[in-house]
Amino acid sequence: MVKTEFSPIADTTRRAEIVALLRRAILTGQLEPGQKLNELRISEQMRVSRAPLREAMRELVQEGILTSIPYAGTFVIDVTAKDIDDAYSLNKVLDEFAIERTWKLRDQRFFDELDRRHEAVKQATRDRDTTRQIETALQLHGLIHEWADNSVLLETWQRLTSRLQMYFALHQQARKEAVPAEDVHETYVRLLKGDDMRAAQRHAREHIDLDFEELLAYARGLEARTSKGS
Amino acid sequence: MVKTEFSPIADTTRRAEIVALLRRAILTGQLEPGQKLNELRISEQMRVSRAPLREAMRELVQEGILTSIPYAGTFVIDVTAKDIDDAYSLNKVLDEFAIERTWKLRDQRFFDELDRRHEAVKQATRDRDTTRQIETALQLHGLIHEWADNSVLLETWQRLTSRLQMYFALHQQARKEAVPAEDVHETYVRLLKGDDMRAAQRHAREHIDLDFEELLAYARGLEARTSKGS
DNA sequence: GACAATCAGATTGTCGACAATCTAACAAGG
DNA sequence: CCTTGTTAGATTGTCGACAATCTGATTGTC
Repeated sequence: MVKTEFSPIADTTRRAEIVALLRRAILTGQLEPGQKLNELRISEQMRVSRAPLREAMRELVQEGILTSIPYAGTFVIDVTAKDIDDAYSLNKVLDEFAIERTWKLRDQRFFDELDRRHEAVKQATRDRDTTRQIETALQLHGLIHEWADNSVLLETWQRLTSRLQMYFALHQQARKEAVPAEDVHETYVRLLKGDDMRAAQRHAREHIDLDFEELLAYARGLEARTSKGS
Repeated sequence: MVKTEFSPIADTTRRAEIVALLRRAILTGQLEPGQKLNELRISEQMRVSRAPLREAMRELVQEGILTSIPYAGTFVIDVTAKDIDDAYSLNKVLDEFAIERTWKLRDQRFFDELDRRHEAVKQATRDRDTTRQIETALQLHGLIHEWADNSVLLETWQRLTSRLQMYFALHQQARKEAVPAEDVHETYVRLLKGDDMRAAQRHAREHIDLDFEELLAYARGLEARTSKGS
């Protein structure tokens, strides 16, 4: 018997497509934090009735990137410096856990996939495609969570990822240009291939620190501005 | 001026009430794992149309206690031994993190609340109310996550809690009687009040180990039985 | 008897319309 | 001027009906 692999069939419901569309719009910063989603307007734009749209919104609310107030509306979540800090500190813990769980499960397929994703980041960097750069970098970091063979960890990571992607997208969007030219993931990948687990864990913490410091500074700046305006 | 505190107003939408009803039914084991939820039947029983019911179901799917297959139906999640093990090992990491974050924030209000929740567990134990015993025990353990002042951690813990509660309820339901008579949380509470953070973290890991070992054995038994039946 | 095509029933997905609620503007009264 | 009551418009929440899809039984064919 021939052994073939099939990829999952395409999403068949409108709801699923709407979820994908909305999520993309939010994570790329197309929809701004705090912005209200008008059901009638969106449903008309998408040529869809409000029922599947509302169901899609419920999903994204539970996913943590929308928030809903009964009879008032559904809004894109606000991004505070504290949110970023919270997500960041939890992320450190999860990364450490993921590396520990993944460590013994590493094999050639893991290393190949690691290289593949690393290459994707470098490609996006060469293309000066900031949105894709964020996306691929998060996918690179997600590999240890996918490989850790812990469904709950993976779910948690994916929830965190949504927000991180949103935060980074906003940041990039704000400072326009300025794409990091050099390869900041080189050491990370090398350590994951090596023999020193502790070193890999330590680097994950410190490396991520750098990315977030900048992000936090940006968010704090945003808040100072808005509180001044109110 | 008199300073009064008001609690948030009651949920006003049917959807929210449906979510609460369904969640309770699932977490108490009233709805069994794998069971299909028939929309028409449930909506008639609740005297509600399918729209808010479906929205409620979408929320619970994202919450991780229901799973949906397009055009096939929505089902209560299956509980495998691996799921429990995954949740358990992540829970250890989160507990450790929560204790670390909470440690410096402990004050008299924290200790009071700790005692209050501890007392609630003891009361439920005296009443031989197993369902409530599970609920209160999880609330006791949840305090460190609420106090840690990290919204993402709290969310993650709450998602985990849903499943844990379901698992424990199934377990309790299976073995009927046999409520632990002695107070297994005494040491936990004492250590959280003490000065040795490491000791508290260590105990959280080991103490939870005990609870889970039994649960895992039960789940493995279940799986052996079902695989034999197929 | 084995297998594919067809069909009926049940269930989920989607739609358009109506009901409940909120918001903001305006009027009335102190 | 400030507060309170009213009202119109817009928006969200809910409903009942229809369309799309799945499942299992039935039929026909080899």
